[in-house]
Amino acid sequence: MSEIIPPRVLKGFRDSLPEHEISRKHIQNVLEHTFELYGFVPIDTPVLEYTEVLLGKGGGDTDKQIYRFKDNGGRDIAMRFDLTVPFARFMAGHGAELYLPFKRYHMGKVFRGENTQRGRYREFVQCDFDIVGIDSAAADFEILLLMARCFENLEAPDVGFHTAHRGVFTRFLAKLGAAEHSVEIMRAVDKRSKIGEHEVRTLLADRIGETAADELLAYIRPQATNEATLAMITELAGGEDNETRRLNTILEWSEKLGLSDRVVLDPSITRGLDYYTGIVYETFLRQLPEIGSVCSGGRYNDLASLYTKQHIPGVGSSIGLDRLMAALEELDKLPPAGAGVDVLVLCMEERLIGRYHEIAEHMRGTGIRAEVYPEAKKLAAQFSYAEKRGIPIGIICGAIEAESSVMNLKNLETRTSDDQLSLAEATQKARLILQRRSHQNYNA
RNA sequence: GUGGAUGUAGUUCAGGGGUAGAGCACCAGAUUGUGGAUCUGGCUGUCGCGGGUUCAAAUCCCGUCAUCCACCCCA
Repeated sequence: MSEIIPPRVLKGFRDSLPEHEISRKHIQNVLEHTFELYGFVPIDTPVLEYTEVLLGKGGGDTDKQIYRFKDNGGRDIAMRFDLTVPFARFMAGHGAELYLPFKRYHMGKVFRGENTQRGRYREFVQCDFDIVGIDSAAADFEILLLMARCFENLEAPDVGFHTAHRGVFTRFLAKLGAAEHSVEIMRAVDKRSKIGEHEVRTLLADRIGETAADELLAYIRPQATNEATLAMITELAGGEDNETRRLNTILEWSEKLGLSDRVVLDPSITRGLDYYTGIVYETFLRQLPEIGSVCSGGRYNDLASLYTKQHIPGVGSSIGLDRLMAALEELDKLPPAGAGVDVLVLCMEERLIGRYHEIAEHMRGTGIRAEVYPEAKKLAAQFSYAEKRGIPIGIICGAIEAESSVMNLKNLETRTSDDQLSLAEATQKARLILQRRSHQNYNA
């Protein structure tokens, strides 16, 4: 009778199937574990905020493509488009209850009504980590170190952390007499890796003239080593100061901690966001740079000023989980989804299902994830079910075995069977196989 | 948001006005307590959706939705 409603989902929004979701959970677990190793604590904030909180008082004229609407009480509401702005509001509201320096991480969905592309969705998960309440090389470096360890622990291949310094760049622009064009300049500069130096020069020359354009190009061109690049931008910006010295310190510590193969001082990184004031970061997978940065951030020294008179400096970075997953998937480097279940108790006869649950419960009691196949289908069908689920171990117990309280344990990966085991022996054997597997995965 | 490409079986893709196809996958049997081989047989479709032109549309036209690419912005 009734019309069927097409089960469609919105452009830029996606369902996540178990295989995908298991990978995501795995990635999130690795990240959470890493953050906690460095003393970061979790927080959460609402998905919806007052529009004025997200956009500032004059919120109407921004071109941010945000989801915005009126709720049933007539409130002007918007969905968060990142986790940094809500965090600023959070700090302004809760600063007195917290302590400084405060290090938090935050994973959550954010929403942007922009056009879609691969690795670019309207709903996506960001994973932010920030250190607030301190303005120093120590914090800037810790964020960089944590970025490196996150990608290391995710076993992501060939990652490059590109860093630059907004403050030094601003000083350089002032010296160049081009400070008032900084927004357009940064946009042009950001495209260097995409459209090439020649095109950037054309864009810049229109704005600030050919001489200045050439000097700008010189500034954003990375040298053979980070030291040489730093020396070059220091000179072009008018000499050493606290900011260039801090950059130098961060590079030295990076070298000391073994990151110098991945950390690149790259003055063409500017970051479009206007709240950055110090160091900025962008992270690229070197095998897939065109998908864009998978983890970016930087230092912002007056972010919470919209909401409080208190001065709260901070530095942080944000991993784009969905983009990262899209990239790893394309590189075939997504961590294996894993079984979710360790043991399948096969069903030989339905009257024995009580016995099967007894076996499964015993194994669960020792921490083994087990499930019972619920009907006496052909064994081949049960085996192929186990294979699809990636379940590594099967327990086979028919009438004859049940009679004498034994069972056969089959290693579904090697297809070898151990017969006539007691429940305790089978459990022990299963643990052994699982231990060996996880050990292998660890080394692989 | 603007411009372009694409959309056919579970999947990868052919067919470009005249009865919708192939490989793989899947199901059944050979083989009723141990699945990766072989053979035999079989199933699978609102040709993204809606309209139009035509005797006739998967095919041509218009619209729409989605995906991908570029711009823009960024994770």
